[in-house]
Amino acid sequence: MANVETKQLTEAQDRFVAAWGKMGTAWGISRTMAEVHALLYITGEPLCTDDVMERLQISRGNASMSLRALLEWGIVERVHRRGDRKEYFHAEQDVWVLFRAIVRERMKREVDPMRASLYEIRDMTSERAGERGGKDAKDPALAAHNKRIDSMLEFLETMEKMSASFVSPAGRGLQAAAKILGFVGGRAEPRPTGSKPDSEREAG
Amino acid sequence: MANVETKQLTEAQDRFVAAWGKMGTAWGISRTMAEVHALLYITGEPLCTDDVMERLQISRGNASMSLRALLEWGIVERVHRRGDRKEYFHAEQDVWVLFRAIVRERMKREVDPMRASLYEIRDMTSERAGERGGKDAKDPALAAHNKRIDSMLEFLETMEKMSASFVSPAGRGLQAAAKILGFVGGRAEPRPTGSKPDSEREAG
DNA sequence: CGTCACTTTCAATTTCTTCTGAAACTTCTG
DNA sequence: CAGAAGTTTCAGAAGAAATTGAAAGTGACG
Repeated sequence: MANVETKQLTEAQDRFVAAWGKMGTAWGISRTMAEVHALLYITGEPLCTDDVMERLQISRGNASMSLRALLEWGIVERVHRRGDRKEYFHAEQDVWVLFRAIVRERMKREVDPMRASLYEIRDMTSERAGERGGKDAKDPALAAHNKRIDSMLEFLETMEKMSASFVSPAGRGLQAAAKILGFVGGRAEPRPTGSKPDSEREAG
Repeated sequence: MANVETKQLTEAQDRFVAAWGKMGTAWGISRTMAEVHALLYITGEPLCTDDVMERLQISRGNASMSLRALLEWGIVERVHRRGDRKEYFHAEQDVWVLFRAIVRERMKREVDPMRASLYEIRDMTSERAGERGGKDAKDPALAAHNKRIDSMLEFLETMEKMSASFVSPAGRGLQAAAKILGFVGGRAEPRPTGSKPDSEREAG
């Protein structure tokens, strides 16, 4: 039967979906959301809510929520087909674009608030706040504390700047850097198995 | 009372612990573990299990588990005091060292397994596996699938190499890069609120 | 402007994690 | 070696998060 390959493919897709889902949870993304994304990525073609539901065996609500979240993250886009009222969803296919979107979102959602908190916390114990003495090296414990908060802040600022310039400007900062610095260039060491030269590239 | 400052300090520490804990959960680290680390970091001095239990209001078992996990991550170390049988714990104070340790561990725990899975998955559908035909461009869908897996793999390899050379070698790759590239250098822009001139700086 | 074809929402439920606390264990000390 | 001081383990309890499914919402089409 011609379906030997189809079966192989389906099985491989399932494994990919599972692996991606597992990784997602480790990074604070709900398993289902990661799985939905994996499915869209690995099939490569637009799927509708029902496709996702069926393939992943999840409820309509869950599928809908996950898809919307993915849209918000900017790594999946709506596709309309003429003559079909249904909405289809298509995952970004360029891994680097995907990565940039993820970094951007995570910085926005997790690092920025942390930074804001740190500013507030610093202001709680800044010399100005103690006010009365006017002096500064009053309490060495307080000074040490402030120093720790400040180095944390300085670190976050640096990360922020780096990620910003890697993620946004012309678009492909990190990728370019990786190429220039010689990190890119195909398989690490030619593994016994696959040996395809990096013929493809430049997806998006 | 001299405790005005002490109270301020304690409060600031609590806020820091809470913020850090919240961030931890977003990155797949249990809240308590993150909080314990935050406490050790922000107090700066070695604390024993009971100190942690009391300050964080958690059970002995929980404190013990969290501390051990932090040791495994390599971001907290045991300290012994002569004439005292208790074990004390001290958190790494250099933010960059901390960051490197975290990256190293996360790569090891989450990226490496993913990479391994991807290799397996690729082998499921590599040309060799289909065997019968011996040819290669047989099924275009299969080929496209393989291409996707491969670009994912290539991406992970690149990240792996970059993080490795940023994280391990002489030790301070990223930090040096940041400095050279001009990302480091104090507050981004003077925020509207805390207008305090950046008199302090240079923490670690 | 009512109906149809979908999509979204949300309270109840299920599932998964984390936390507790007491018992078991280890290791020093006299 | 018995006892004290401290640490680790783990089964069950508590809590948090994800999932369901049915009801409400949306808007295009005739």
